Amino acid sequence: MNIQNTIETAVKKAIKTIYDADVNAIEFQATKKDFDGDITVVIFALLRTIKGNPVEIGTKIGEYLKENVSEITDFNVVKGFLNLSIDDGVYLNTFNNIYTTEDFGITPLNPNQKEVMVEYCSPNTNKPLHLGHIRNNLLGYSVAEIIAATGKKVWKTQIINDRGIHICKSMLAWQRYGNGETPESTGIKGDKLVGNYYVRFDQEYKKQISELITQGSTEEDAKKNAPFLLEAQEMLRKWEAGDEEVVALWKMMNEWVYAGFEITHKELGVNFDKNYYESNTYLLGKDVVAHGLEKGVFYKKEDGSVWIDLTDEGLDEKIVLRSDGTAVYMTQDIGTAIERFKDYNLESLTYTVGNEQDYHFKVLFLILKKLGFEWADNLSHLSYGMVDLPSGKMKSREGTVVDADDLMIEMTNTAREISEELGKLEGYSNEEKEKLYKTIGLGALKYYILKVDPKKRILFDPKESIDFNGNTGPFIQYTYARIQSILRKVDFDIDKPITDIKLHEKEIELVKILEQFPEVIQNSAKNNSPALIANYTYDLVKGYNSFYQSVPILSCDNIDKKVFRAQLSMKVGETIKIAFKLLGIGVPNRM
RNA sequence: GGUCGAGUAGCUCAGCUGGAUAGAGCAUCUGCCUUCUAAGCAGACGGUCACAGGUUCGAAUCCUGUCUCGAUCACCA
Repeated sequence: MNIQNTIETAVKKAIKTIYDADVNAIEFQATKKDFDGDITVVIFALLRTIKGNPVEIGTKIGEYLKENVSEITDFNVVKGFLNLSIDDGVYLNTFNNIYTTEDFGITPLNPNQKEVMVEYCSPNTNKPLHLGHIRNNLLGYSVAEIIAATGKKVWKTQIINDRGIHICKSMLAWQRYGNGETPESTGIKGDKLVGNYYVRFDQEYKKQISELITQGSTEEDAKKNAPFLLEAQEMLRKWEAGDEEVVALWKMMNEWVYAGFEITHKELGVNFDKNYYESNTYLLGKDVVAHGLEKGVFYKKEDGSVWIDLTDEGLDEKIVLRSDGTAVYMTQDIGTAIERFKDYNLESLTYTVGNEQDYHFKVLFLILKKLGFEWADNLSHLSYGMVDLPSGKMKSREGTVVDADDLMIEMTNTAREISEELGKLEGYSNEEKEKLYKTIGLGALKYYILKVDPKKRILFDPKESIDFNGNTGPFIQYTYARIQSILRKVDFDIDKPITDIKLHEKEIELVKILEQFPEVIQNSAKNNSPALIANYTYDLVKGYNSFYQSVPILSCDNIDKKVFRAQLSMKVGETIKIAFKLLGIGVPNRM
């Protein structure tokens, strides 16, 4: 039984004894720093059941608690707040529990639990990954890890958008201007090479448009009738018809892209358990639509297109099948969702997709619900804001994107420069150093992105984002490294339980923060927000650094205090490590 | 125009189901390396929580309206 429950019971008893009244719940909060005490009972909240002066009520309850609860050593009342001081022994107890529980806060995998799927990344195969994908990948991966930490089996998945007009554009440009170039022959990463031809397509396409306009076309017509686009559309038709030559080209170029993505994902430290390919799923969902049409969920217009009317829900009408009978995006997503619940024993499914698709997912979930799938209530859209640059939006066709690979290299280089300047790495081999620079550089990038609420847009300034001070990944990593340094020097029995010392306020502070970790993980999973864990970790590190500067650890004369402080350090280190693992960030033993 | 999201210090961001004097970092200034890693710590400066009403003992937080920014409302994906 934790201390808060003990107090809650006692407060209820006090109220019963003094006022002969029953209260459902007692409201607690941590005592603000400027006041004496550890935990605060909000007396204002009781005024609904007990009439009277809050200060008087607080004092009476306080006196009762001091008298009857051994853990409460003192109290004071400020306005409607009853501040209680708690005996150090309680904190030592709490800490000993935390200390002896391995991986506290992490629920072990429960085999009886249903499974969860998290989709993220979901790239197009016509261009390399960029900064926006980085946010997506980091969020999706981290949320998957966090959910797994609550005891659920998680399947990480992505749907690869490997077909459609966009990839045909790259194919066409390569066919025309490529001269048989391959990643091997050029040394260019596969996704980059294909991306280059996508850009090339656009250049030629634009040229043709302006030519048509000078010949008297309207801009609209020119865009529709530019020969290059018509050719791309023709290529798509051939692909859908299974034309051997086109399919072979498509396969070859997609393989290049996959190999490139693989490298980027590996560098970024994310992975997938299962890939879905749009080329396999784009026909799914049509039969479901037919079925829904019979059930009256959908209706058919005169031209043969199929729609759903969501005006009752405050939304619009939405098309689910074209008049020529082909699938739209929505059709595929309906089919794919159903497929996934067939493939796995899923409890829920989370889509990590940018907030420009909020409406789409709202409609998708609603349709699935109307179709009668009970799991539709467990679908969620992990929606996140766009990543903008100081110069504005990223436009791949205009070359203003921040490339994922380049950015990671840049971050690593900055980490190298700063580390070399500080020169603390004697005895490290070059290989070890390079690995460390990557850990720090990527730690900075990942933390920078994950610490902000997913809903919010991020303004990414490449220059200013590479910061290693303050609320940053490297700052937390640095604290971890310092803790490891202390632990290397421990030459006493660190497992000895300490039960009877006077605690420093910074130590109490730390125990209080540590205690919250399991709850933070749960909240983080519930809200699909790694930011909660990131900011918690920062608070923990702030608390630790403050403690670290306030009291001697290894050089402390009192052996019990020394042991306790080493234990605290160790647990803080473990907590950082676990928290960062959930964020997909590594921690170095030295830096 | 409808819908959704955001608006907190000069900048970047925290602030859980309403609680005390709204918190960090960066930037600017002041101290602290002869104890364990100074990528650190302690402190100063900096706020009309977009605006206006409402709900109540009490509002950055809940409700209503307004403003600004973003997204979205395609037989695109």
